[in-house]
Amino acid sequence: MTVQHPASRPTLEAVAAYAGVSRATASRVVNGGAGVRPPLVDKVRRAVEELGYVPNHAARTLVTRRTGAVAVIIPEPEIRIFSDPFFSQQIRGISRELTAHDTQLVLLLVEGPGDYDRIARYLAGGHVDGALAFSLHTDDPLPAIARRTGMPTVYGGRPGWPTAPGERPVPYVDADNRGGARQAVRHLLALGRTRIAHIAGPRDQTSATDRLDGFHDVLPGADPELVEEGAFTAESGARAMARLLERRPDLDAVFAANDLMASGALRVLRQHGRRVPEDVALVGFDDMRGVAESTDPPLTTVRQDIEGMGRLMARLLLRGLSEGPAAVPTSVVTETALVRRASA
Amino acid sequence: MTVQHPASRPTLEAVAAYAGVSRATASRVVNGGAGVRPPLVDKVRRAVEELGYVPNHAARTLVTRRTGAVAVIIPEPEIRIFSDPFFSQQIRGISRELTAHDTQLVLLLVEGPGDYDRIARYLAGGHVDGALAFSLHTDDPLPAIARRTGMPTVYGGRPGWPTAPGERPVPYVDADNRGGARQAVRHLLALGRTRIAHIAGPRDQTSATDRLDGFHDVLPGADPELVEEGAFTAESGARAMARLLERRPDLDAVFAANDLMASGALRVLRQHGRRVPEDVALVGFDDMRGVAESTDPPLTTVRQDIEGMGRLMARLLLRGLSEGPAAVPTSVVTETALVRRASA
DNA sequence: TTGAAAGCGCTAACAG
DNA sequence: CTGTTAGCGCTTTCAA
Repeated sequence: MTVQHPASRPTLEAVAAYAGVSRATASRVVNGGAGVRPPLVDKVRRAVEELGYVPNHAARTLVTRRTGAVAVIIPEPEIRIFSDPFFSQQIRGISRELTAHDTQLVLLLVEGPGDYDRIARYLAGGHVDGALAFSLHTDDPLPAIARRTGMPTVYGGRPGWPTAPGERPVPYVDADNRGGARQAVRHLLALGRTRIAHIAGPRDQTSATDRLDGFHDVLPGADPELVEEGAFTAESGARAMARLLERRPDLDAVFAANDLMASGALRVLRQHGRRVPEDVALVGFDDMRGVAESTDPPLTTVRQDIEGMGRLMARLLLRGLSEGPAAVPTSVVTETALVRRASA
Repeated sequence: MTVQHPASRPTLEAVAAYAGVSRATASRVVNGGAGVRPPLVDKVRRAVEELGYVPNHAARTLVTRRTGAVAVIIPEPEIRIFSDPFFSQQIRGISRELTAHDTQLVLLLVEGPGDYDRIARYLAGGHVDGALAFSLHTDDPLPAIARRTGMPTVYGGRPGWPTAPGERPVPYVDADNRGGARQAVRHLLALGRTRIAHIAGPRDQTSATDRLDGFHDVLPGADPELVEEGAFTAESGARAMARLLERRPDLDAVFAANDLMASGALRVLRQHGRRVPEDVALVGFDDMRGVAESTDPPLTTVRQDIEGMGRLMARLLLRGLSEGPAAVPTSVVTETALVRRASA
C-alpha cells in the first residue's frame, strides 16, 4: 500500500499547454498522430514523455463508447469438471490474443444460477465491449442475456441446442471432437482390435456426445454393451471400466472420452489382470498434461490445441468488434491429432 | 454477435425526467437514497425499474476516480511451476471476495520481462483501484512499479528480500510454510524415524526456503547429505530421490517440499525396492488435488488453505482501498494442517 | 430535502 | 492542418 489518492496525473490539457498546441491536436497525436505535421507531433510526443502523461481511460470510454475490455465468463462448476489445465491453457490463449490487441481481460466466475443477475447487470453496465463464454449447457441463461444486452459474444465449445429458426447462430470455437474420436477408433482398428469399447462422457456435454458420435461413425454396428458412460473423472472411468469388463470380459480395446477416465480405466484393467496394451489397447482424449504421459504405460491419446482455441475465440470476438458481426464466421472447428504412446 | 452499437441505454437524465425529479435527486437515489424523502425514492426506483436503467460506469469513474476493479497480476512462468490447481484455487478465492464487494477482477498475465512495460502503463492508466500480485522473485520489477504508480498492492507469498530501511513493508499473505514443514517432520519423528531426508524446492522461492527452514527447526543437526534440492516438479523429485538413495541408502523417511516432488520420489523409492511407508515414510506438502490422494499409497501431506489465502489477499486490498493503507496489516500468515494418509 | 450548475478528461464535428 | 466548441453521463458543491 502506498499513496491513497494517487497524485492527480497530468491531463491532455497539460500536455497541450506544454507543447503549445490545442487539446485537439494533442489528442490526435496521442491517438496515432494522423494528419498532424511532424514538428508538432514531435513537440507533443516530447510533452507526453516529459510529463509522463497517460490517457484517462474513463474519459476516453465515456466518449468513444469503447472500453477496450472483454469479459471472460466461466461457470464455476466447469472449472472442476473440465479439470484445471484445460481452463488455464484456454485462458492463456485468450490472454495472449487480447494483449496483442491492447484489450483487457475481465474474469467473471459464475458461482451458481443466482449469479447470472450479476453477470447480466455487468454486461448491461457497459464495462466491456464483448464477452467470451464457455461450455454452455442446454438451459444456460447466458445466450439470452447476451442477446438481450446486445453484447457480442463468442462461445467456447459447441452449444448443446440447435439454432432457433430465424435466429443468428451463435459463433463458437470447438475442437473437432468427432473427428478426433474417429482417429482414435481407427487407430485401434488398425491395431487389429475387434472388440472395441467406449467410455463416453456425460450426455449433456457436446464434447462427450460428439466423441461418442465419432466412435459410432467408425463402428456403426457396435454392440451397445460395449459403451458405458462416465463423468469425465478418473473415478467414474474406473467404475465404467469395471462394468464393461463384467459384461464383456472379451473386450480387447477401449477408447475413453478423456484421459482422466482412461487413467481410471487403466487402473481397473490392471487390477483385473489385463496387460495394456497387449491384452487391451487403450486410447484417451485431451493429451492432458500431467496425466497422459505419466500413467504406466503412458497413454496414446488425441490432442487438441486448447491454447489455440482460446486464441481463436478472442480473435473472432475482436474481429466482430471491429468489423461487425458479419465478419465473424459462425463457428470454427480446430483440428485434433493422435499422439501415439505406449498404451495402444 | 448481435447488435454492433448497443442500443443507447437510458441515462440518469431520462430516469429523472420519468420520475419528475432532478438529475441530482435521481443520482442520490441510485446511490443509496440517503437524504431523499421516501415518496421520491420510490418514484425514482420505479423509473429505474421501468426504464431498465443501468449506470454508465465510465461516467461514474470519471468523476469519482474509482474504477471498482482490481488487477490480478500473474507471471506466466509461475502458472506452470506452481501447477495449475494452485493458481485456479487462489483465483477462485480472490474472485469470491471481490464479487462480494462488487469489485471486478482484471487478469493480467505477464509473459516475460518485456511485459512489465505494459503492466506499468496499465496500472498508471487508472484502469484499476488496486492490484494483487504473486510469488515475487528477488529482482521482480513489480514492487517498484506499484510504488511508482502509487498503486495499492497486496502480494501472495512472502517476498524474497528484506524491507529496505525506511520503506513501508509490502503487505502479503502467505501460508505458514515453516510451521507446516515442522508439522511434517515432527510427524515423521513421532513415527520413530531417525534418518529423515528432505527434498527441498528451488532456493529462490521463499515457500521452498521456508519449508527447508522448518525442517532444520526440528532437525537442527541434520546431516547435509540428507538434503537435496528439486524444482517442485515430479521429475525433479524423482531425480533428487535417486541421489538421496545413492548417498544414504539407509534413510527411513523423506519430507518432500511439495506433493509433485513426493510423487516422483515415491516412484523412485518403489523402483529401488523400498516399501512405503514400511521401509521409508513419505510426507509431501500442498495436499494437491489429483496428486496427493491418487498416488499409491496416498500421500500424507501438509494442507494449506489456498482459496482462503486468495480471499484474504482480496480482503486486505479492499480494506486498504476503503480505509487507507494504515488499516492493512503488514502481512498475514495462514495456518497449515497435517493430512494423514497412508504414506507416513 | 431538492435543484441548478459546474466540471471530471477526453474525442469529434465543424470552421477556419 | 489546426483550433474552437460541444458534449459523453455522472457526481457534487452550493443555494434555495
